[in-house]
Amino acid sequence: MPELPEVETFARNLHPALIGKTILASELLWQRTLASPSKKAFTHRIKSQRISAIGRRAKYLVLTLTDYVLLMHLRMSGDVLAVLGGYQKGKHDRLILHLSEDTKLVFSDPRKFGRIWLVRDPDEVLRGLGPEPLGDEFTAEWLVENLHTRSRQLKMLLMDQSFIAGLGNIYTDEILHAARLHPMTKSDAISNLQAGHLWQAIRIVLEDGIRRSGASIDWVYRGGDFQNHFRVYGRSEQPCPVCGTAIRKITVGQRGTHYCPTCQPLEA
DNA sequence: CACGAGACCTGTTCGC
DNA sequence: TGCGAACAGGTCTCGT
Repeated sequence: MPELPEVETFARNLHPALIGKTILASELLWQRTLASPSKKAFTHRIKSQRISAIGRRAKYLVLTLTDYVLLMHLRMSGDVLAVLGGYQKGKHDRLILHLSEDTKLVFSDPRKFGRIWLVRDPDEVLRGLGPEPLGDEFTAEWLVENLHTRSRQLKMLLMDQSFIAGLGNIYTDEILHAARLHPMTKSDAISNLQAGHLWQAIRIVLEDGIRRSGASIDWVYRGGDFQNHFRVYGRSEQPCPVCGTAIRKITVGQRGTHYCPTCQPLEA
């Protein structure tokens, strides 16, 4: 479910309810949700840890504790909520952390794809991720150079977390439409000018997503408004807002892919 | 190296 | 109305 803007929204929203609180106990309700360490070590280590910061790296939520870092990846259907006061367990709750001041941090995940790590060094998990698309490291020059070091379909490359970290299926489709590039364009076939447009589109679309608190679709994520501003995602057969051509849906890298055949032609 | 298929999972929606 | 198929925001691993 969540891509960079949704996870960023989670981090911002959870901040006030969690900062400074202490973890008193943990309840792991689905074993596989805990990627590392063992349940026994996790239960022992997390106890008495104080939450000093909450942030985001790529699609990971990063909670800095006294001696450890707690990483959460929501994958397709994960949800995290901070509850003050009484709490009625939900059907899909996978991990509940009982905090001080009668607060609970609940990780809920219907599809059970989400994962949680408790580590000394977050790099154990985050190593291998590409640059943050909204960070200083990610420049237009960097993008131009690196697009040309391989020959991949643009959509697949943008979704490769080791290339750029944080883009998923929705934002990639929106970005490629904004950049007027066909999703199957080979990365080494695009011009410097096109790469510049792509760089701008990445920044603009992600910032727009964050400003609108992410996109809410189906029953999973709620609270965002970006779904009302999609230009191509989920709009197959509907008119392109730029030129009126019917949006087409194809499969690229086994993912549903939406694009405008007029605005995003595949150049030979 | 690049890409497709299959796994991991459950819930919702679509088509007959 | 009912029921199976298809599909869903992600990532990993294996085979070609």
